[in-house]
Amino acid sequence: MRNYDLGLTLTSGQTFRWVRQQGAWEGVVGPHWVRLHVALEGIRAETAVPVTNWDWLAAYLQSRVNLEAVLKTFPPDAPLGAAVAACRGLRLLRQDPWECLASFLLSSTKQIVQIQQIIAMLCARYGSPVAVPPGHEPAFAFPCADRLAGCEEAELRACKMGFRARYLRAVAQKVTSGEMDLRRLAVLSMDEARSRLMELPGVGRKIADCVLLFGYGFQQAFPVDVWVMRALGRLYFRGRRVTGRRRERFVATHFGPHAGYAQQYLFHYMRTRGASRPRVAD
DNA sequence: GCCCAGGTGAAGC
DNA sequence: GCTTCACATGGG
Repeated sequence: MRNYDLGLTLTSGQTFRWVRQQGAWEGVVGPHWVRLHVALEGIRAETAVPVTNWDWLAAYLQSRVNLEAVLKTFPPDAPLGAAVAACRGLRLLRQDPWECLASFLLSSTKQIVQIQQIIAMLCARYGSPVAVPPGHEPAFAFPCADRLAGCEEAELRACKMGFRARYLRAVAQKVTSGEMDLRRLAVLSMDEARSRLMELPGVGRKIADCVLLFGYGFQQAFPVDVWVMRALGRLYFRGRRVTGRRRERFVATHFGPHAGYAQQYLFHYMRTRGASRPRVAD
């Protein structure tokens, strides 16, 4: 697969469970432990148990997406061009909606490293073990909603998630009870699906947009966190903050049909480039 | 000690 | 609509 930077994609803050081990990437996708190697001909995958149908992995990695075609839809502006040049081969994944929702519930005002730690602890304590190669350390699936719904808030807090524990527990209970049907969101319009997600406690616009983009593949979802806020302000609005209707209109019209991809490029560009530079006024 | 992190909800204008 | 604050926890 050309034009796929696996390491960049797996560490770009859309997923939190991949670990680099001896030049490869190890993680769990659904019920499968996977080790991914970057090879000349593309990405090579190993599992612990034999697999005949690899569709689930291709779907997760979005490896059949024609990235060049996506990039061609971007507006030809300088900031986005610089971001694309700096992040060649950055892709969007398609993740399980429940794992995505739960993960981003835990993401608020946390650094990516800390989100990774919280989720690792949560999976080790409450996820079902999955098959791993002989002698390999144990690996776990992401805990299902039922399991987390049955946890006490204090048990979740013990995973270092702080005030987010109450939200995670409440959302897990709504998913378990069927009050929130995550599968049904896939057939709604993006705006309807977002409204439903935002009814959940602890889920605002930003987290909802992450789930719409990373979990459901709504290409126009455009999560705005502190970094993307900075990118928009500094790169497109002459250093001024943009909020509300104005921002909404801009991101909905300026970045085209794959605005979500543009967002991911700006996010990563800002997070890596911006940090090494003295901070200017937001 | 300080400020910040892939935010949200409540309260106050 | 907007601003401010609390909410846990850890990194720099």
